[in-house]
Amino acid sequence: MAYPRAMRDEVDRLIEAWRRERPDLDVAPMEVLSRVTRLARHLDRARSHAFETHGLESWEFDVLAALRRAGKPYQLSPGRLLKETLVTSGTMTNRVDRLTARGLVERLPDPADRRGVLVQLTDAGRDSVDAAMADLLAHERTLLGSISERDQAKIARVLRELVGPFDQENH
Amino acid sequence: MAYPRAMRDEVDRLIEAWRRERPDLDVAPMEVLSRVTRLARHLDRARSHAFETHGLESWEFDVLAALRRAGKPYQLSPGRLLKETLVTSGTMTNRVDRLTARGLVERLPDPADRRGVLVQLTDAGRDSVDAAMADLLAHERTLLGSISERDQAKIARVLRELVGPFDQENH
DNA sequence: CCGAGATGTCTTGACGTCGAGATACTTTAC
DNA sequence: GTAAAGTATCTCGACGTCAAGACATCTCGG
Repeated sequence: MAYPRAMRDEVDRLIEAWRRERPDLDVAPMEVLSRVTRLARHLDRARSHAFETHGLESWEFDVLAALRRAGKPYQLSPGRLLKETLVTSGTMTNRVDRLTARGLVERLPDPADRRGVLVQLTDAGRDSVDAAMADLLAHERTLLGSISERDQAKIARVLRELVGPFDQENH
Repeated sequence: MAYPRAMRDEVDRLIEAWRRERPDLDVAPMEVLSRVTRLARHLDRARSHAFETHGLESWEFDVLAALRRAGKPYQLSPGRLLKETLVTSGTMTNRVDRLTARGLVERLPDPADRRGVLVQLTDAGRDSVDAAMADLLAHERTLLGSISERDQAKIARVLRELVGPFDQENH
């Protein structure tokens, strides 16, 4: 488990510190899970940076991307949107307000339910999210450049297995 | 790449939607990176849940754990703490205030620098973080139960390679 | 049909974080 | 030795999120 200095990362240092302080604990899980957490944090920042070029915040992309994925006519209810983006209803109201003010989405009455609303992507919103998505994927491809396709497939498979129990428990 | 229904996860659905809507894009990076992001979100929630038992919030654990890892006498400056926990100085002031109010840490003047302060773990703080850490690791071990040690080591190695560039860039 | 409970959205107030600036002290260069 | 630049911490106002609850509308059993 010894790596040359240049190959050690923050998590190696973290684990080493815990082993020194709590030699009684088995800290092996951190080798995988702390790295997942840490990588996710870095990816978040990289994402924000990629979106900056397109004048989008991460949260804006999240909402626009959900609408874009839905396909024509790019409409979803706020309720559906908050399931997709994992935020609460108050937050979604606020987000839709601001996206509307920016002209990226519009609110339409739901013809089938008078309580309901449909949030629809505008042309500008679609253009924004399409450009940002292409850019994001390009960045991500670069990041993964050093990992063989075989390894990527393997990692994906193991991660799927790890996520499985979670995805199932909420429904 | 076809999996039985029960084996598909949210990311498979996500990717499928993008492929349908943007067949021109190569969405392969999402197989790994979206799963990392998603798993991290789940881990965060699981962490919060594990800490609840010990009356700790995630942010509290983060600060206490940094002090615990430092080893006796469990002291770090606010400046060092904010590097460890990746928050801003205003946030750290606020956190230390609240941890002090709860009796988990105390603020001492730094004898070597009169601008400085040392944040020190109290006995209660140490007990809390030790118990929470043991519990966290137990949960994480369960989570990883279905993954062979060999695979865990492989994943850890690849993740280290992915995190590498990020850890280096800030310093 | 009618009323009770479910559902969809928005409102409101509290809270944690950020970021810029203020203050006090230390270090460096001359 | 002193002035200028650097460093450590805290203060303060703005902002996004959450959680609880208000309100309108829908659904379904009787």
